[in-house]
Amino acid sequence: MLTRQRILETGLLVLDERGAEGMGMRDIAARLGVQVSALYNHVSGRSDLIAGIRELVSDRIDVSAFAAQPWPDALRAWARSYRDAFAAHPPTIALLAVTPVIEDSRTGLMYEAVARALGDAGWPEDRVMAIIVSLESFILGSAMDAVAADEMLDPGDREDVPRYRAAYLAGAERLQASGTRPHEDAFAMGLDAFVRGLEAAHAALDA
Amino acid sequence: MLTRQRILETGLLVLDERGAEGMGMRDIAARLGVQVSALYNHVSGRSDLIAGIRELVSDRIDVSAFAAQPWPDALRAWARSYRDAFAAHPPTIALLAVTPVIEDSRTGLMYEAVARALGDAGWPEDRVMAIIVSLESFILGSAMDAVAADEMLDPGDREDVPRYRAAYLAGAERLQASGTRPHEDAFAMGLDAFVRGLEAAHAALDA
DNA sequence: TGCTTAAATGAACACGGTTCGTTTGAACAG
DNA sequence: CTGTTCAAACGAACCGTGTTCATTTAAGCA
Repeated sequence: MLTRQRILETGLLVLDERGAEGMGMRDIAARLGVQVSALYNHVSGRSDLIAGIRELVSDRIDVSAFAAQPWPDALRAWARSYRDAFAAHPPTIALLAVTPVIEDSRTGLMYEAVARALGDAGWPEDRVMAIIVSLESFILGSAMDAVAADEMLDPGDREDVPRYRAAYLAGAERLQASGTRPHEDAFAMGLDAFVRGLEAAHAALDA
Repeated sequence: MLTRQRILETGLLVLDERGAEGMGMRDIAARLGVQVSALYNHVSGRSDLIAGIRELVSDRIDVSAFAAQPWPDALRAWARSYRDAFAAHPPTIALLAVTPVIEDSRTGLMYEAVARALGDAGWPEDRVMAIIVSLESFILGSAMDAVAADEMLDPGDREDVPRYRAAYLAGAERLQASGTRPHEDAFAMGLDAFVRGLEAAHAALDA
């Protein structure tokens, strides 16, 4: 029998295989061996389906680090988990960017965990949301970046951008030597800078 | 007469007024007092049109700060300009997220300016691209965030997330007192943390 | 005055999401 | 065993996309 859960799961499957535009109602229905209109008995429409898929992905985000580690480390672990959850299903990000977030009870619990940890660490309460939102912006921006092709930034053999070209080549070589992927390197760099900056700001609070 | 430029400009106009989904070929044609098919004489299709609109927006990004200011300040100025350019036309970000970036000569020149400044400042060449990409991720993530409704994070009167709720209320009060908008506050916080962190990392390079 | 050519037309086409009246089939009551 | 009920699946439509193409228009030029 058809259930909402089965529809969401094959939706995510088709999304991964065919990309954001490839995931149509008809594709999902075909994969389930069912007529398109049958889906509408369990899902109110495409936007509802997308919202459901997003919840599926969001559920993979791990907030357990906040209970066990000091806040800078926990923040790093959370950010990685957050980003990995979406990077595992790249096309989700495009959908996420377009479709506005609806009220999602689970997301609320995630914020609660982060807010508690930051508050306990001595951060002023009126800065906590700004930290969460800005870090989240970086994470989602990075996830978006991860969707893009690796060679997208390649300046090729353009003569008018020598420094850019040199930087690109040096970066590419470094990556090849260490075996990491470009997006991962940029994410690590940004996350490190971000948390480092927060630590500096936190230390300055006492003064 | 119809020109590519006129089409792109009214495209941006319609995009701002009606949002990402509201901007259809038929809307643009109607606004120009012309049949839909006439557009295809100057624009190869919808994706080409979107690419053109993005260039229109990207052109507003200001990189002049790199020539006059120390790199941390210049980075801040560039990031603000970058983010403002897209925040001025919110629906662009949704399109940008979905449509892959094509080769754009102007973007290359922007990277050149940033790469030169960072290189001159003593940053290792193989880190420069990572800095650019990660900061760009934060900027675009913030721009995406800026599109979302202000109240999107409002936990309402939920009883199960007390710390989140407290943080939200404290943040809201602080914002009302200072008169800044929520997205702007988060962006300022993140940008500051990011650049601060970079400065710390840069200082650690010499050791 | 004719010829050429780029541009605008309008009617299709293909393919999305969505709706709705009909039919199926399994659970249940008499 | 039979008749009823009701949710679920069907299938044919509808509407609104982006896109194409043969045709007409009109302006520039020899």
